[in-house]
Amino acid sequence: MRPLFHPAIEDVQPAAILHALSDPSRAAIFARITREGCVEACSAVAALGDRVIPKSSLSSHFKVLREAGLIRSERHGTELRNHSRVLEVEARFPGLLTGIMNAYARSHRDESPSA
Amino acid sequence: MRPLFHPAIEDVQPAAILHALSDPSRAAIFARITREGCVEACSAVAALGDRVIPKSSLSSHFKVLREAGLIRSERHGTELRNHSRVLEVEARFPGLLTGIMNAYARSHRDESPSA
DNA sequence: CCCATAGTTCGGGATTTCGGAACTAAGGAG
DNA sequence: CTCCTTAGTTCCGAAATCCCGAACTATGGG
Repeated sequence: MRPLFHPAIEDVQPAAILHALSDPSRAAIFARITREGCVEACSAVAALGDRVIPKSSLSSHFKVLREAGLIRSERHGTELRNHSRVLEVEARFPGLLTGIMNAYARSHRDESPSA
Repeated sequence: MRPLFHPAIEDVQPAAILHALSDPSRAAIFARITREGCVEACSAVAALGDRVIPKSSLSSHFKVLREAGLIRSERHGTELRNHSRVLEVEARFPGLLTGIMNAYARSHRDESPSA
């Protein structure tokens, strides 16, 4: 099993971050990891909202987030633990992630008018 | 010739913006339109940095930017004039575009160490 | 009318994404 | 150890996207 590649923070590219977060599922996963500090991968996230995401897709979503530099994954036994790199990324690109996550939060608010 | 569709600002989606700007060429085009206030399309932008972008590709880049709500295009005779919708978008999603454009600016700075 | 310029559309090859099925790794239970 | 179960990964073919040359359309002269 491969050793899980993580880019150094100075190699993180805005284009890769935007691409990773341009997918709503990935953005939701990242939001959750960031909010909860640490989240086990696939099974724990399988039901994000309504959509059931097959685990092969989840696996590649995590890979995209990881290789974009947004999360850090460690293997613990059979499962993955994912941590958000939000602080590192914010330090390098101030305002980027907050702007993006706020935008998603706003648009979710808009389309579900608080019940 | 189709009448150029522009989404209303309240229909603009973060995912579409991120997707549009996750392409470095489009991000550069958008940066330029925003910086210069108004830019004629394809031919005027054909040589962005080094890469020569064929005009069919440019045409679709402009379309992506337009449909994401980032620019507004008007036909004037045979050419297009493009205006940035940065203010509208910033009003709806505060910090989103500034975060993104700063991030690209920073990463460009990093990889070309000021000569 | 004819030509030139500015963009768009079309077509199809290249690349990326999606997701089911088969596979591998780690942790028990017996 | 063997068998099972759980957690993720890999593989691979179908579907969706992207890319860009070539052909086309629209506008403005001369």
